[in-house]
Amino acid sequence: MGKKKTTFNISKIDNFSEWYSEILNKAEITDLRYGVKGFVVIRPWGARIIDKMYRIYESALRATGHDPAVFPAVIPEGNFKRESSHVEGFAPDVFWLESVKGDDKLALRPTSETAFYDMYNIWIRSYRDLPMKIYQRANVFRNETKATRPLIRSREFHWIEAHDAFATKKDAEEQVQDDIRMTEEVMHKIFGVPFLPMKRPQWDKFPGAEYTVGADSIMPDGKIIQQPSTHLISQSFVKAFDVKFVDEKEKEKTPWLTCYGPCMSRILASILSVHGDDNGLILPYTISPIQVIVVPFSPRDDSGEPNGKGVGDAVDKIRADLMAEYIDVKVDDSDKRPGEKFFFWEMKGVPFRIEIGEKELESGEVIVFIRDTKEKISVSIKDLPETIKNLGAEYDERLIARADEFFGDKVVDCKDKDTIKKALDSGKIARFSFCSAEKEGAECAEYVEKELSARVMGTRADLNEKASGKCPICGKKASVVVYAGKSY
RNA sequence: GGGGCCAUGGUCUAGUCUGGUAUGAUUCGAGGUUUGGGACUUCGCGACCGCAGUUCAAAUCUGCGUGGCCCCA
Repeated sequence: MGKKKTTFNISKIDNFSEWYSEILNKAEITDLRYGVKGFVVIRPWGARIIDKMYRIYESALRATGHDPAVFPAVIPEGNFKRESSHVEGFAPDVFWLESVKGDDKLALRPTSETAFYDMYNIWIRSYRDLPMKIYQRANVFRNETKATRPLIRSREFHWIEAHDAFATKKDAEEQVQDDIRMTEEVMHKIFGVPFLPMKRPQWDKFPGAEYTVGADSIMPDGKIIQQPSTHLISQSFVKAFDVKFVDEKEKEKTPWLTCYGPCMSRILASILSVHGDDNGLILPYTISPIQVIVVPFSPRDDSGEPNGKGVGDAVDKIRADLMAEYIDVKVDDSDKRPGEKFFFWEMKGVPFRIEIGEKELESGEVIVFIRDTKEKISVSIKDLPETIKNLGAEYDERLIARADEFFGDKVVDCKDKDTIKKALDSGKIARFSFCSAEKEGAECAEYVEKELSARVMGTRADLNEKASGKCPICGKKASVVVYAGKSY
């Protein structure tokens, strides 16, 4: 931590891996010293961001008719193993609690369908109970065998899971579309993380789903990171839990279920990575724990107290005025010199800094520093709350626009293996016509995985893209347009 | 799933090849001088990842474990 032009010697663009590790540590987002593989401590700065994310996401869910619940973290083995494809998909990753006595072993939930549906079997009796839309904020556990990475792939992560039940398949499919819309409205339009909604190929859907739509985002190193996914649960799954209801005509029917799982800790990884620069974090105004940091200068004359206390009254008023407008503000009146405070809060990603000293008191205008553009502007003290709010909105729009710009040129149209490989090697997503997203395509996807070390992400869920020509892998007639990328 | 690199005060690091109780910086605590973009100074606290082995003697050599990072499939 010597004197450097930037806070980091590491460039985000040239050496993303190291930048990422470094930033989590320096900005006090996580601490890896807990010493259990795949389990990280999330520190206050990280936890406060995640808390704001949760609130925003939960209010979006409430607004679309979801209610909260809190389910146990353990699932009895019998419930967990009721649906065969689900077992097959998740069993390898489950942590089992061996020491608990009882008929059933207990699983630490890797996801909670088998907990929710056990209760839905009881709760759902009649068509009047539908739709039932319940979510929970939860930590879930998966015994990842692949290399773990803090926030990106941990063995414990923090998400929301919404489990919805509908009377008809049509209603359920509309919910899937609604979920994608919510991802767009929250993750993209508030958090500034762009993504592509991809319908997963049959061989890559959620275990126990009829189909899965994943939101694929991209990291600065060009790797794909799967963000919230949403699933239409298969009827075999529903039947395994014997969830049924009586319709208007007194006929017994099975409901259609969906689930949606936005993962706060993983979205945070995207937020930090997409927006940050070589001076540290750049947090969206909406979710920054501190939105405005006030740094008072000490008075220049000999009459005042040190550490800016000479401007104390004015600073107190500014703080109160901002707080009255629900702006998160902190005054850094510690003994550090101003320069050190500047670097520190810039590194932490705080959007705005107000500098105030005697000069400003006289003129009635303070300096406002803007983290992303590094501009300094003059703002009259009485207009501060209003101006900060406006600047905050512009700030987030700018972050989103910048992220979109980065994301914009990532998709490259490809015709054959060579162009696909070239696109992938330069950190892009390849788009090409492909034989099939049904089971027949699995072999070609395996080729893509083995030979090109990329994952077939699926087909666009929001567009109907027409295939042309032949599959570049097997040479059969192409039926779908798929996207592929190197993946986390 | 396969391969490689690494582990020394809170953090970063020298020492490891060639075995003899550990270097420097920073942080932290106390004091002084400072405060408009990472101040200076005095004093102080603080470490060899764990277990086993070899040895008179292990941070150093060997094995196993744990954790971190990177690459490939």
